Amino acid sequence: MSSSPNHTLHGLNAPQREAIHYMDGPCLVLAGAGSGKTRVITTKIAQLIEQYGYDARNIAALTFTNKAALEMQERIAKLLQQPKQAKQLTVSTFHSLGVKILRQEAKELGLKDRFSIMDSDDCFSIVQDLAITTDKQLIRRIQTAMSLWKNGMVDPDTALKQAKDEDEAQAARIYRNYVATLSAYQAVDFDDLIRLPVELFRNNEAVRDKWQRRLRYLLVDEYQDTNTCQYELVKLLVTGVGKKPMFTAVGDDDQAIYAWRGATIENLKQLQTDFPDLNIIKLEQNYRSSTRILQAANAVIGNNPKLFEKSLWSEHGLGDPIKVVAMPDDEQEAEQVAIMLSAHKFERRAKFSDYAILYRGNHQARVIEQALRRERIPYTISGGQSFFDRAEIKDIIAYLRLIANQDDDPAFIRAVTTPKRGVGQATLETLGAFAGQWQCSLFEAVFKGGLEAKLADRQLTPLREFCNFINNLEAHAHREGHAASLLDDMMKEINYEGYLYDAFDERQAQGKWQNVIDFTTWLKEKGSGGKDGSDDHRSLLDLTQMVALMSMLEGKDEEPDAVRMSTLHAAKGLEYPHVFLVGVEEGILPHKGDPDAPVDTLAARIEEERRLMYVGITRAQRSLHVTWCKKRKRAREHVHCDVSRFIKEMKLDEGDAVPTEEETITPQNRLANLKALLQKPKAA
DNA sequence: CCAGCGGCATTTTTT
DNA sequence: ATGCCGCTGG
Repeated sequence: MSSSPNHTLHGLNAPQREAIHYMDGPCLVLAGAGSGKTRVITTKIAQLIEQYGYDARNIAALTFTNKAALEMQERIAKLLQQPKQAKQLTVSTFHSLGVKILRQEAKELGLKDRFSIMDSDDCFSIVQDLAITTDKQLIRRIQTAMSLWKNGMVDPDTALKQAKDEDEAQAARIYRNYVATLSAYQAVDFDDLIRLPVELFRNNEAVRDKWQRRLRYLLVDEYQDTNTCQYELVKLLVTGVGKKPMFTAVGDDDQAIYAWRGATIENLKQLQTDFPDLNIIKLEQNYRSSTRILQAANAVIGNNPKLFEKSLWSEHGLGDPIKVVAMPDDEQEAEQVAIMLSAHKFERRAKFSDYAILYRGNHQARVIEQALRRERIPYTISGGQSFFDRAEIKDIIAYLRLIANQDDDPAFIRAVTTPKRGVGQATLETLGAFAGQWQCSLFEAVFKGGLEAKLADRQLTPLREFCNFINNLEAHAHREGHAASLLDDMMKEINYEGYLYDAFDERQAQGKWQNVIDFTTWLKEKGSGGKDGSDDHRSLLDLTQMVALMSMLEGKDEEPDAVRMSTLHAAKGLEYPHVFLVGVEEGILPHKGDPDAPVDTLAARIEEERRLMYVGITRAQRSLHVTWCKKRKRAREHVHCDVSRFIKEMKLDEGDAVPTEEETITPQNRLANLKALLQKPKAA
């Protein structure tokens, strides 16, 4: 390997090299599963800096998750001769970039730069108030509808006009109020983080120009997952008069599995229309899986109408036969999988961490977990609730949000009621009505004249005390150098620990308090490590806004040798030597959709399910086991299940064993079967 | 009327 | 396991 700057190009195939070196304009890289797409993006960025003379500050790479962004940045740093340059890059999620833009351009949008970011729980409460209902399902539906409208850049008026029935019209009216409410709170939701920059860039040439000069080369990862709004942002960032659009989008239409949250593969077609000189490069060589696995994957996805002809191939051998096993029911499936996995691991001298068990829905994890425990197989479940979504963490964040933005009513309500300080539902309702009358925030209303007439001293006093307390904290944050002392003061003052031990049992309280300590420690680290200590207020705000975008980012202290359990959605982008794909039945995969869901078409839904199957198959490097159940415990009854159409679509041949029911393992014949499994000669 | 308990269903997920 | 709805008893 040479030590020239080009050593990073070593071992790339021809289309990969082309994708990296193509600098004449817009470029779309159709990267099949396992074809080295991340390598292309990271290498291209390194090349932009080292070969093409780009300043790292002028390059942006957009991803969908913090994890992906972080990983990408780390990989780029390793490729660069001066790894420090990687820090200058904008490698972030769409949403983080949105925050950055909004923060800097808030004034242009009539937003204070200390705006709050509402999470979906806050938004839920807002909708709950606006819709005057307690029907959680209805609220969810309205929330989803509003999110899809925002992501599709449909404004409330248009939504109302297009409403097909009274329910939709109702949702559209709530949507209108919701937008107004957020604006009153000086708050934005996650969707706004993309939508507002788009609106700004559309309406303000100068600002748009500024950002175009700032971000001169754009790379977009997982392009097939972009929604209308995100694509619009990309377009606005790269399209300028007399300027060549410079970007590389990387994606795979066969792995588009997020249509249900607004992503649209229309964006892939649209790219060709909007950029007629788009250079399309296909990466079809797969470096991940055996040929047999790829054949099955290709066969399945071949049933979908294709946007771009694409066929994966591999230099790896044929590999192990794919095993499809029918199970009597879901409990036995779980047990069989556990046993098969054990045997397989023993036989291959593999590690537990070489295995993944993938399923369609989270609830399927339950039985499997139990079986793995019985078999003493260590496992980790991917996903799970995020650290930042825990109630105790949100409580603390509410205080920080309120200190930063006193108009943030949801934060006010949460903070003022947790811990309890004599402000209850009735007081808040009166205060809310009063604030509504004066068109001001709850916080402001507390000090407005006339409130005395509405509230008894007994109610008013704790409110005023609370607000004074927040004001003191704010002054403190302004005065002091760091967020650290503020946090300590605050925690002591509100006696959060005492509250926890009061409201929960010993064990729970202990865990929660530890979480709070971890969180504040983490916050302090981040806070003191900040760049400009000039305005501390800022840095506190920085932290709260950053935290709002955090989900599962964290020093996962994993790496114990454990089997990975994951939904198919969460497994995208990952790979495992050995994969068990379970519950492959009609109704599960493909999943039977809601009968009264907003139906696009049945075909479209099946196609997305098929892509999900494709994603599942292509996670496997060396071996793939697919199981399905003849019966499944549904509520109280065992209901009959049919094998998934996708299994037939894999077009498996003789080499792929399909044991009958008699061959399945019961506790009684387990030992014999274990031996049989171990002795079964393996192909190749 | 509200609280507490018991029975029942349960897509996918990020920011 | 969890959360949600509905029913019952105080």
